Amino acid sequence: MNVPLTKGAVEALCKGLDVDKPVLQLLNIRQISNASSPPRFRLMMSDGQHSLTSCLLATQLNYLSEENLLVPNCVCLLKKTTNNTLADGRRVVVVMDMDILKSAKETGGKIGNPTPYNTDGKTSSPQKVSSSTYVPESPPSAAVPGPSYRNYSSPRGRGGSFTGKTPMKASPMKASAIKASPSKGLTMKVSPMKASPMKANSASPGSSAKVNPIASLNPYQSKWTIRARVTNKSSIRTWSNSKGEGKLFSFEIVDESGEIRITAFNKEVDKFFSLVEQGKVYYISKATLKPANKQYTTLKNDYEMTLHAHSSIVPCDDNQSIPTVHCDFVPIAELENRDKDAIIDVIGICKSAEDVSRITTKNSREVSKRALSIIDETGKVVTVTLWGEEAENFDGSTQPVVAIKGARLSDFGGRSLSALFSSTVMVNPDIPQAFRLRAWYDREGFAVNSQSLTETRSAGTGLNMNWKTLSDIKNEDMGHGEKAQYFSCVATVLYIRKENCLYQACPSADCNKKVIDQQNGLYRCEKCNKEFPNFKYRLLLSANLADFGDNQWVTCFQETAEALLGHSAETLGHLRDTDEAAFDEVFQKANFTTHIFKNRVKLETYNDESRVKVTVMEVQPVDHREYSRRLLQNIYKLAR
DNA sequence: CCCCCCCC
Repeated sequence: MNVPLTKGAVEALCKGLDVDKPVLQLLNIRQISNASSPPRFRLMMSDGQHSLTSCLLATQLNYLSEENLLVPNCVCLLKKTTNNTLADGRRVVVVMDMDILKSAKETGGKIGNPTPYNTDGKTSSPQKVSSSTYVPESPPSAAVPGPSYRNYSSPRGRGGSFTGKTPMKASPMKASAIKASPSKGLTMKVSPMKASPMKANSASPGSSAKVNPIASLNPYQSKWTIRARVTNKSSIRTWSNSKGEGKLFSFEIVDESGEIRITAFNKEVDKFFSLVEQGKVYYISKATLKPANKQYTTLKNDYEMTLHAHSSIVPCDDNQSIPTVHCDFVPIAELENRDKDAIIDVIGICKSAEDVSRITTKNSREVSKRALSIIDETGKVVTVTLWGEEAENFDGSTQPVVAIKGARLSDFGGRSLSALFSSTVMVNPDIPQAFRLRAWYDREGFAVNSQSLTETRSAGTGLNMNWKTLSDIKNEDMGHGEKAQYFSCVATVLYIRKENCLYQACPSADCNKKVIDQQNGLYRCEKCNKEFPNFKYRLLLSANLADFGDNQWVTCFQETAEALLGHSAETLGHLRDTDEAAFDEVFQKANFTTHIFKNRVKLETYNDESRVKVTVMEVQPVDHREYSRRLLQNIYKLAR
């Protein structure tokens, strides 16, 4: 089948008009001779009547030529083009996106007898531009969909963080707060608005200068202005090496077409550092483009920008169409299936956070670090490490939502994450995913029996559990060594001793010593050497636990006893004194319940008599799946 | 013109 070329398209393109997806034939393609990478390809396109020589292929399409798909005589659908003005005033059409409709072989040769179109606008027989296949400048938004953003899957920021620029929220968002102000999360744009493409002549400060897409920029043209949002701004850094010394900062910007990194040195640092703000939109022009060193960046751009003395950065108020930071959050459970060193975006609730600490790197540099445990709706937890100022300033006390764009996946401890210099760490960001997570966590997530992908020495859950059956305690002579041993088991409560389970303890905050009732309304603590008018109840339970192979007496102190009985020591003390039947019922109800017990086992000698003492350190609920897993493990163990 | 991405 013959594909008709879009007559008149070359003239329209030369006049700088928007043409909606013209079909053109490639007559010639050649590489512009230059030493630097990546190569640029110049195209000669034909609409069958005229040929267009001032046409460049955007570098992201270079593969079409390199893979020998884009060869003379093939017929192309130009899905997106942009007009640029070169330094000498010539206009150039840059092909941003295209499909090859017919191969050169299928086409068989040149279609028609096109003549070169005069770029000064004069032509011997001007074509009436009447085809319905192009639309004039400033089309209705719906007619021309905005530039695709589909490849913008994991852009990476640099250095700075939202936490440093916008004040951290003092308290986590609550589900009720979301209901109270639904617009807050819902109006947030995390992905670009597709219905509002950049207008060719949209307002720019004091001129009718055209706004160019970032993806169209290259080192061979200098007259351009871009309009873009700052997505990541670094702090000022100094360097000193054999080549000299100085200071710099860099930032990343994004528009609908793509992203690029901009670096300012020395005088430009003084000039622009405070002007450039995270999240804001600017018109930027007159900066130097140079090939990006791919070794140091994963930004999707072959070039990067350096500011110089004549560079211009002007704030832009009308920023509705400029995309904000876009994240592709990977569910935490999914991290198990991702490759080591993958750069991913993640969001979770900070369940807990280490204190900040100072470490010395291999290169003997000192740096602060802080590890966080984050959890998401998958119920999985992963450890993520923050560095430097980010580690120092982080406050996990309110269990905030933490979103990290561009974290690196490591296989340490199984799976863990690390923030990079290029990561963006956001605390309680105003995005729908954060509101959803907050609501989930406050409603149910806080209570889920979570499993961590990161195995650590101290973690109480997950992979590092030293699972044992109760018979192992005797069979393996557990606790006989110098140090206490720790193990976890799934067991069922057979019996809890009611007698002497409660005692009257010293009311001082840090003292749990049993007090002596002076029978005069006062209670004496020997340890504090003080008398008090009151006491607090403490629990000290003896319980008999059983699994399929053995049973074992264990001791539960306050917290674990409260977890096992489901009531506070205070409540139980009151019940015992006022309602013995209710008190008994608490113990009845606890019987034959099954839990995960994390225990300490140690041989203890008392009155010349040695016996193994098991103390319960943690009581956790057990779900059916976990129970079955344990059961299976134990069956395998018996079979060995 | 920088380019450090770290530690257990």
